[in-house]
Amino acid sequence: MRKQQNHQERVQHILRHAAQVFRERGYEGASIRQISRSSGVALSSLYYYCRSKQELLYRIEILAFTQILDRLEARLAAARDPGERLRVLVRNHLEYFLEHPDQMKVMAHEEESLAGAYRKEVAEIKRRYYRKALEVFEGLGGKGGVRRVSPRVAVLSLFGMMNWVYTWHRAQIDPAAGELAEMISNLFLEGVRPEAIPPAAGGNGRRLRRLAPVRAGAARANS
Amino acid sequence: MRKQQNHQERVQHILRHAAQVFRERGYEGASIRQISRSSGVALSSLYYYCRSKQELLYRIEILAFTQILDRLEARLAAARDPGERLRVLVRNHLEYFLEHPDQMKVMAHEEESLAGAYRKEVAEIKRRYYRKALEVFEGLGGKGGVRRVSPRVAVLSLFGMMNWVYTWHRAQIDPAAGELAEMISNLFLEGVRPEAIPPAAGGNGRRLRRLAPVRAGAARANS
DNA sequence: ATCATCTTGGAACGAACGTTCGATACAAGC
DNA sequence: GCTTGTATCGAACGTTCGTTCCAAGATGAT
Repeated sequence: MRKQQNHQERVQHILRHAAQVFRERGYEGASIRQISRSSGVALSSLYYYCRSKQELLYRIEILAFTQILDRLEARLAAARDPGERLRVLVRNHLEYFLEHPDQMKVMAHEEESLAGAYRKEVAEIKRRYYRKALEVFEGLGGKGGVRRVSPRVAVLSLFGMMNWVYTWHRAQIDPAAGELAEMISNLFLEGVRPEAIPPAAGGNGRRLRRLAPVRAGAARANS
Repeated sequence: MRKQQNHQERVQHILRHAAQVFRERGYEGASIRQISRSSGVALSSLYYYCRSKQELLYRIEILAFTQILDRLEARLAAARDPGERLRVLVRNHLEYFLEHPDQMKVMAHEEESLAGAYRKEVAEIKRRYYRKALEVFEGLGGKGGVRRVSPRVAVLSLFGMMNWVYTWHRAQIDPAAGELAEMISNLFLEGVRPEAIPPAAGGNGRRLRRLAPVRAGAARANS
């Protein structure tokens, strides 16, 4: 049917502009009238396509999370190596985020703006995404916590790094998605300390610093 | 003067409750009337102490950033070792955040809710904080970029990990500030890979994985 | 007792909000 | 040519918003 296709396209058009307005003013700060003006769709017509302002936000979030999850699973299916799988996760997340900056901010910023059933459903798909990430993380190695960091904290910190990007990324001066994903993956996997790459052998790469044990934990240092 | 002290106390009382309401409903979603109800201060009295809703948010943010920065500088003055200085930064941030969850969310979440001069001033103190962190980071080692991650991306990712905490931290199940700070510091410094701790010298710590060059950048891999 | 400083409840302001309504316009099916 | 269903619109509804004003107490210093 032609009708149905047009309908879908119209909805997408509205959702895109709604996401833009939500990004600019926040969900509560945005008004349906601004969305109407931005999209060129009359105020009352918006309610022909959408039950409420809440539903607009809900559909934006569900759509975005569905797309990001689908793409992730397709890409993960082709990656075996645990480290590569982690990199795939990060790259997938950042690519989607930088391609869809409006949706990105909405996903990361408007967690609590939904209520009731809408909120529950979005929380559920977010949870699925989180579990997928946990799975990828646990493929990395040491059962139960890698290196003194609990899996939960590690994965949520990784999401922190990725989701925070929307607050600072400027296309003109910052790396694009691919390079940024490499940086953040490296940071997450190897940390920031230059000494961690062993300089061939026994070399004192000047300024050799002790690692300040601080907490024994599951260290198993130089076994 | 007794009066002046009372005045200050009253303002603090109002700001605390305002921060709480802002956390619960967001700046735009919160109303002055709710702040009045929550604080027990009459609607009209709020305007005796504060020029506008914007000023409430402004004072909350300035106060919080000032406190966090003051505490940081005091603690940094006593720390020499670069790694320890980084740990101090993280611990200071997370301690303040978990002690003041309301202000924490406001600081991290309401970046764009201010306008004009208020916004500029808050942006400036945030920038000071960022520069301090950059300074601490650059004390860590290799001049200009540690390990394939630009200083800017590294520091902003660290802030990402720390600032994201407000979205997931549950006091009952998650580590308290000190332990959490240790985890995130370790993650940032050494990463998550168990192999990253160099096994003495030239060792092939089984499962030695290539690092997937992908992009030359400033790699200087095992030179 | 007097005065200035706080503090209140209540009423009001214009503006903006999310949402609804009823009326059109137009295409396809009979 | 009339009906039916989809799409679109301007106008309006009732509510809440941030903010202001005011008259009347309360409080503490002189």
